[in-house]
Amino acid sequence: MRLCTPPTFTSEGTPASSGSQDHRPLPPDQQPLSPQPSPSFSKMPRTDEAAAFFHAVYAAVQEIPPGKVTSYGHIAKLVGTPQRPRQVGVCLKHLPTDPTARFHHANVPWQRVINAKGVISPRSQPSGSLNQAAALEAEGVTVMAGALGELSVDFAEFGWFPRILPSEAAMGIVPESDDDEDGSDGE
DNA sequence: CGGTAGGCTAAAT
DNA sequence: GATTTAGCCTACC
Repeated sequence: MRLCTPPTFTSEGTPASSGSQDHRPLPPDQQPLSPQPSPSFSKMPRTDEAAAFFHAVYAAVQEIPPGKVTSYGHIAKLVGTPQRPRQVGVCLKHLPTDPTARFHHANVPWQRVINAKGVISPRSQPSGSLNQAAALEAEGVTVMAGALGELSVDFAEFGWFPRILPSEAAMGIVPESDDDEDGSDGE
């Protein structure tokens, strides 16, 4: 099994955070000249750097195909900060509901992000996770309910764990293939 | 302005 | 395998 190699590819050459963390995949021509908050964000995070992180996370989440799910940790890796899966959760938690914002609840498929165990994080209230499960079911994702009320998704079937973001792949970024993901064993 | 909790994870017991 | 420990950084009290 494991044709799509779930969260187990630690052999990544990501420099991680060495002292100052600013390895955003943002091209130099897209970096704002001044630390002025974009009008798209009604409420900006504390620092400009955090804003970039939020942006990267939201953009990455938007690339998750419908009917697929991934983990917080994987999103963290995709945006270049594999050590901060928790912050990914923070980003989604603070995802604006305001439709005028660049990223909001309706255009960012937050429901497609669950934890590494394949379980929808109950976070603080179960209603939220139930809502998330419903949203996933609506996309065709099968959500299994455990005896303890834990809602899990089969990563083998619905998992989405690309090595890099599709948008970056389209840019021609090919980070060497050290693993063969033919998945001939099926499941 | 300092301390704690939080939509997490991987590694070590 | 089930717990515990250790990183991480932001939001909130």
